[in-house]
Amino acid sequence: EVTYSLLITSNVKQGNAENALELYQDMQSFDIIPSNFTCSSLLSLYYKNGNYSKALSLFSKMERCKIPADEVIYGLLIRIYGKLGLYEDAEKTFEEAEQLGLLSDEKTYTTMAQVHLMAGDCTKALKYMELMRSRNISLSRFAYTVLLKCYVIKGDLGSAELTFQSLSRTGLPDAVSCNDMLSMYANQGLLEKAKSFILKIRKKNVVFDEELCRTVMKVYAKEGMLEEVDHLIQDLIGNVPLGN
RNA sequence: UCAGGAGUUUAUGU
Repeated sequence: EVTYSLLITSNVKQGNAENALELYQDMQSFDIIPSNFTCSSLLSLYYKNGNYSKALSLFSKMERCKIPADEVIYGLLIRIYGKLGLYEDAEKTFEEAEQLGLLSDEKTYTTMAQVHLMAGDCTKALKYMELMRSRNISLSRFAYTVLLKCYVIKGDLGSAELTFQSLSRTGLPDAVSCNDMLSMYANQGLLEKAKSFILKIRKKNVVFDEELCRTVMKVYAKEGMLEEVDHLIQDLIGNVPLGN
């Protein structure tokens, strides 16, 4: 099992879905019972590929075979229910994990928050972030990005800015969060703020990605700053893998 | 087995 587990996990990580599934087939033909680690890798593979029904059937198989579900598995299950729009099932799963004392990881809370964000329900999402805080689970960088997203969707500028500051305190802000902030400014018509934000992040040498470039250009275009757009493109050629 | 789960979402335009 250990060997298969290792192989499957590394194949999933590298995106070799076919290899991973083949290995799993092998395991089954040898009647080797997969560990929860193997199952989580497979579940995440199904999740990524949108094979939610396979994911669910693997989960029921786990129950049948008495493979214990751990916190990671619960997290995945919550995510899968979220993708299927089964928010109540997602919440029930969360509560079940709670009952079993499987809520020690920050990721599980952020997962639940993200599921609600998918549905655009930032109030519920924030509830889980609060719950996490109330239990003294410290926020990782990633948790800050999720929290930021909550406020951006909510349109709560002040809280978003504070969260962005907290995020920045832990290191260079990432392109996705910068894009969230910038889009927020742009959508609210706060173009001056948007422009100074762009200057700020460029000064900090934030690593731009394609989406962020797009938003920056959109702001410049709205302001008629065509030369800036030119400069930006010049600067970024070679730095960013531009698709188009 | 220092082993497994995470965020921009289908654009733009008059």
